[in-house]
Amino acid sequence: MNYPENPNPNFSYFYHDNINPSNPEIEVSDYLVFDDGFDQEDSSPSQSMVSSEKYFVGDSSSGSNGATSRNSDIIGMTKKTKEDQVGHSRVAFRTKSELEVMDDGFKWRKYGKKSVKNSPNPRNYYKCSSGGCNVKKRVERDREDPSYVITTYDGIHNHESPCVVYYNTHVPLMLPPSSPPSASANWAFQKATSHSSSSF
DNA sequence: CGAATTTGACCTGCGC
DNA sequence: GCGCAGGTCAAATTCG
Repeated sequence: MNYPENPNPNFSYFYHDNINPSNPEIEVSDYLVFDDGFDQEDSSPSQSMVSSEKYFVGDSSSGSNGATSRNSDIIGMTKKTKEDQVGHSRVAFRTKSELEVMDDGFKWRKYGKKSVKNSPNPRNYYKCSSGGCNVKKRVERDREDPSYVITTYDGIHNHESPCVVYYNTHVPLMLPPSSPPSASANWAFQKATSHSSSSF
């Protein structure tokens, strides 16, 4: 890592650096948001997890909706978990990438690896290594298309991304003049974690 | 030598 | 209650 990572897949600078559409190796094909206060009808309220199958039910499994645009497909879903009680959001997206671990603006520490049922690929578990930040993410390869990586963010960072600091210092012109870097980052993150399910 | 990763064991929730 | 599957822990190992 020679330059700061990025906080969230929909951050503008992350888009430029890591999901650059001109780079055929990496592209975001699906983007899903799990938002508190919104109950998905077909999900069990007591269930603590959502399988990767459900993440893409509207994209690859159900015929009608799956025929729509592949990029930026968003399916709002929510799960009630213990962590929801402290303000919990989940964002999942699928990225076409050879690399399983993408720089996303934060520093992650791997704490587990688990093979999942019905998938030949293991799932990796990461925690944000920033002190006091309990954000987690899961990374696994799409079982139907191993060229895709499914990344699920769990929680909201309580600190700024190192990337924000970096760009604020080194690449200030990349950001809109009316929006300071942190504000831009926060906007994107809030958008992704709090309101996307109803507006995308 | 400290930090990060690996990996088997353990914990918890859910379905039967 | 039991078994299964997903998630987390923590000791051992690796790496810079």
